[in-house]
Order: sequence, then C-alpha cells, then structure tokens
Amino acid sequence: MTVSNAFNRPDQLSPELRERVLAKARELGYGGPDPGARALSKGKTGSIGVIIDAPLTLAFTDPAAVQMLHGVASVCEQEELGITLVPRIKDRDAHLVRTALVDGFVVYCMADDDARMDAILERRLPFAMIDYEPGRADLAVNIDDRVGARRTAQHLIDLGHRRFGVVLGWENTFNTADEALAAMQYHVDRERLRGWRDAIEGAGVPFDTVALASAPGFDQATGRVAGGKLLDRANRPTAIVCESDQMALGVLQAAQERGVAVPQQLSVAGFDDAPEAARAGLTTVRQPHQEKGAAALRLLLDTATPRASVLLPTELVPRSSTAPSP
Amino acid sequence: MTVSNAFNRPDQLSPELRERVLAKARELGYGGPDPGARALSKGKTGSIGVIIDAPLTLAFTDPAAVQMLHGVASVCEQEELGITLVPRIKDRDAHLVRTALVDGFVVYCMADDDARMDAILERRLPFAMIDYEPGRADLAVNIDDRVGARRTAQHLIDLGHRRFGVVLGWENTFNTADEALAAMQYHVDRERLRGWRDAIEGAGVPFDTVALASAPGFDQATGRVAGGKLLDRANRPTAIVCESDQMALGVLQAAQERGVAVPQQLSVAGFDDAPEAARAGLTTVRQPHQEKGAAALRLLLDTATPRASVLLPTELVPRSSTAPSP
DNA sequence: GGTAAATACTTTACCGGTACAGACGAGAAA
DNA sequence: TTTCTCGTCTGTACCGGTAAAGTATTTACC
Repeated sequence: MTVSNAFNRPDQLSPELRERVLAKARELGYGGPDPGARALSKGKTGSIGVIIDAPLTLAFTDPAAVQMLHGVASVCEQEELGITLVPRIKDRDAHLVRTALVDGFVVYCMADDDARMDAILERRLPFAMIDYEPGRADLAVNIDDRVGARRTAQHLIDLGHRRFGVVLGWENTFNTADEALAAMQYHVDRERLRGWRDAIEGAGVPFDTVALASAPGFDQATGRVAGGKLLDRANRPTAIVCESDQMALGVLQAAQERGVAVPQQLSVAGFDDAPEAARAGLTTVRQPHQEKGAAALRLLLDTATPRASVLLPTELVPRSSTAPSP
Repeated sequence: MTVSNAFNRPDQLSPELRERVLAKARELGYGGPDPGARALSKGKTGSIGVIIDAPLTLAFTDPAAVQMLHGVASVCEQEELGITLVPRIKDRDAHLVRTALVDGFVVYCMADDDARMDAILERRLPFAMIDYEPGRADLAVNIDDRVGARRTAQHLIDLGHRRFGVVLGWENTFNTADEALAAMQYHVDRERLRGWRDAIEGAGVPFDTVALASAPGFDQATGRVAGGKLLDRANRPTAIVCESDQMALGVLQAAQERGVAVPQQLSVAGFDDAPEAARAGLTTVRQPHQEKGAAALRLLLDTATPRASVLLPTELVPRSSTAPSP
C-alpha cells in the first residue's frame, strides 16, 4: 500500500519515505504499478474501444472513418482516455471484442447481422452506436440521412428531372424498393433510399419507375459498374443518385466512358462530401463526420443519461454535377 | 477453472457440463471472463500502444501519420492485436504511458527531450521507434532522410542552382547549420539538413552562403512566413528546399504573393510526397509512410531479434516546381 | 485381466494492484 | 489533563482470472 501511495499519491506520505521507496524500486528494477493489475483492482481501464464495420486497414483509407476517429480522439484527449481500435477479423472478431481492455465502446456503422453485436451486449459495458438504427441501442448518434437524401432528390426534381437511377453498394438482386429495404444490412443505406423515395414519390413519380442498380463492393469501381448498368438501359435516367461519393465518382467515370456529358445529359449526386467530391465538382450531402465521433463519445461518458439519441444535421451541397434535365 | 474452460476451451469439458455452466452464467448475468483479470493473469493485454509526438487530433489530420497508422493496423489485424492510441496531454502524458494497457509501444517521431521517453523505458516493455535516432533505441525504423535530402539538393545543383534557401519548422534563432543541428529536437530534421549540406558542399558551395529561415509551427503558414523571409532578402535564393511538403506549399504561396514565378525564377522542393504535393506539382521526396508503421510493428513482434534497425529507402519525385536556375 | 493412456474435472497457487479501515504519535482545543 | 483531530503509515480483504498439477473415471490394447 505504501508503495502504491508512493507512486500514485505523493501527498499521502512524507517526502523522505517516498524517496526511500522510489530508490528501492529503482534498485530492484520495479517500474511502477502494473497497469493490468490496476485495471483489475479499479475496474477501469482508461481506454475507450472503437469498433468499426470494416477492417482497420480499410478504416484508415476511408476519409470519413478517419474524421470520425478524429472526433473521438478530440474528446478522448480532453478526458485523458486512450483509444483502442478493435480489429476486424473474420470469425474471430467477437473474441476480440470480448477481450478488449476498455471501459466502453463506440461502434461505427455496423451491419445489422454483425456477430460482434452479441459480444458487445454481453460485455455489459456502455456503448454508443454511430450510424445504427436508433432505438436498437441506448446511445445512438445518427445524421439525418433521410432528410439529406430527400433534399438531394428534391434538388433534382426542382431541376426538372423525372427519370431517376439509384446506385447501391454490394451486389443485390432486388427489384423493388421494398425488397431492397428488407435486404439491406445498413441502417444508413435504408434511410437514404427512403429519403430519395420520399421526394420522388412526393413529386408524383411512382418509385417503381426508378431504376435500381448495384455492384459488388462500396467504392468507385462499384459505382462505375452499377452506373454503367443504368447508362446502358434503353430508357436512360437523366439523374443518378448514389449512396456515397466514391460510387458517384464511379458513375461519372462510367458516363465519361460512354460519352454521356455531365451535367448536360446526366446529373449525378453523391453522399458524404468526401474531399474528392469538392475537387470533382460533385453535388453531394455534407455530414459532420468528426462531430459524429465526438458526440458518440460524449454520450458514452455522460453516465447521467442512460438513453439518448443524437441526430446531427446534413446539408445539401450543390455543385456542377447536377443541372436542369435535358 | 471449469468456468474458465467453459468459456475459453470448449474441448476441455463435456458439452453437457459446458452448457450447464453457460446457462448458469446467463442466469446470473455473468458476461464471460473479465479482460482485466485475464490480462493480469496472463501478463498479456493483446494490444499495442502507439505514441505519437503530436496530439491525437493532429495525428488524424496529418496524412503521413494516418498512413503510418494504416501500416501498424495492417500487421495488428494479421496478428489479432488491438491498437491503443495513447493521447498526448501536456504534463500528463507520462502518466498515460505508464497506465496504458499494452504489450509494447510503437513510438512515432518523438522529440529528443520528450518526457514520455522515461516512462516508456521504465515500463520495460518492448518498443520500436519510428523516425528517431537509431542507436538510441533497440528497435528503430527510419527512412533514408539524409540521402533523400541530398538527392533533392543534388537535383537542384544539377539544374544549375547555386543560391539556396532552407525553410525549417519552429521559430529558431540559429544562423549556422551547426547551430541549427544542435538546436533541433527531431532526428528527422537534422538528417534532412545534413543531406542538403552534403550535396551543396559537395558542389563546392560553402554552406554558410545558404540562407536558413524558420517560423513558428510546422505547416503551410510556417512555410509562407519563412519563405517570405527568404524571398524578401536582397540576394534572393533561386532554390528553396523545405522540411515538409506543407511548408513547401507555403513557400509557393509566398512566391505567388510576391509575383515570383515558380519554377522560372524560383525552384521549390518539399519532403514527404503528401497527396497535395502531387496536385500542386511539387518536387518532393517520397517515403513509405505505411511501411514505416508495418516495419516497426514487425520488429516489435519478432522477439527473436532484440536489436534491429531498419532503414527504408526514399525516392526523389521531380515535378514542375523545380527547373533550371534562371 | 491388467496396465497405459486418454478424458473429464478439480485444486492449488499465484498474477499485482487498490479501497478502506485501522494504528499510532503529535499538536490543538476543551 | 483529557479528548479530538490530523498527518503518516500499515493491515486486511478483496478485484477476477489462468497455468499447471492432481484426481478420478474411462477407454485402448496386448
């Protein structure tokens, strides 16, 4: 106990005794209290776990995830907490969640059927979900995906568009919006689809006239393939909305390959406002990535509110990839 | 013990007993072995600590640091290890190092006089230093800063330049290269300065004719101010080399503000090959950021080699910001 | 039928701390 | 003088696991 005090609470013993303890510690090669033992004894680790849907290597490639982490980091730094990134490894990740030395989790954009969810619940630690269906967790941070998507579609409707195409991630075989909504594993994707539908049906255009296309993956190549499918249709859409900026950039590429002029013959809109979107002049929906991370951590640390749902605003950013319907 | 086995080693007990244990666990609300206790007992935490010179918020803004983390993450993922980012907090960071629940540290670009170094040593955990003077640590990963800088200066010499300016970070009051080398806190900075000197003196140009300029900070604003000082001198340099791309971009800005044409009247070179460098057409030195992180972690995990120093190559990337001397 | 080896559990002995409650002497207040 | 308080230091009792060795009970095999 005296040793513990010597290292952790200098005010609890006289300077002489303290120095004697520390000297002996040096002599014996004792490097201070063991963090593992302290964690066991105190029941606190001093670190927050971050769980991301994608593998870590992908997370560091994705600017949105990096910005989210930035937000988490900013609060962690204030609170003197470490950040523990829990890796994603096929079939082993539940185990990694179970053994993570953390006081709580921030969970980013998790699929509905992710096996790690059970592990998180069993840990009985507080956790905050980002981009996950609110209501399915006590602490939830979301952006207003639906409103953002609705505004995008409305913007296109206001420009006179009536023939729409939708580009979705992952290979899918659904034909109708309802099938798609039922099959989608990510809350965010469903909300965006709902948002587009809100506006399009609101304008009196039946949603079953909207062409849905998807392709494997979730990146530019995905958008290129899926966008190509839409552009090769007999009744080509005049406007294409995409689940992400990366996919929208792929659609632009597909259009260029086919000699379809954007925005004269085709309008394209993305989602996220990634840095590349600004450079490409892509119309998109801006969302506060960093604030998502910060808000989640704040919810987690505020033990006074056991249940809370934060909805952060989105903003339509019109750029040069959208224009009046030809 | 039987409970421990039920959760961790199903093959050590009969399915019936195991099910009985798990059922009782559910009934009692026991969520599986406590990671803290396991860490204490096993003496392993399953996580690697990453210590960065800058605050975490800055680390996530800096593409080089993010790529380094990416490299660390790629190896962690293979090895099923977590990554714990240790925040940087003035006067408190040694404590955070002492309490971090990790099996080892990767230390990125630490200043010579950083107080956390003592804490790291006292932990008696393995650690690998990136961008730190090799020889001062058992495990070191560096890039060939000196050779990279030398090639940059040589490239300018080959283009006919003889009047050089150097832009350094942080406000400094040194006049000679030796003073600068003694005052600099970062190994990387010293090596780059040495590299430039190697080439310039090698061409028969005395290094005391080279104008040194610095300004507070380490970013674009720093380069703009320091670059401005150089450009406002009576005997303006025809070539300016910078410690980083960010600062080089600031120099470009300063040149533009003064109507100095790059590269016709002034050549500018950076270091790092940040994404912005390519867009700005900046001549720079490419370095394998990601591989630095991965190599450090591999050294750390390979307990067979208690001492090892890795030197990764750099590559000169000539672009349009350098041209023959006017 | 007897012994070796495998299977299925259990016991023992730590891992290295911290919270909290004494114990004890010295000076302050009653 | 007695009692209270305070500053220092120490003792007790956990925190919740796991490795390794020990004990039965089967099964395997000649």
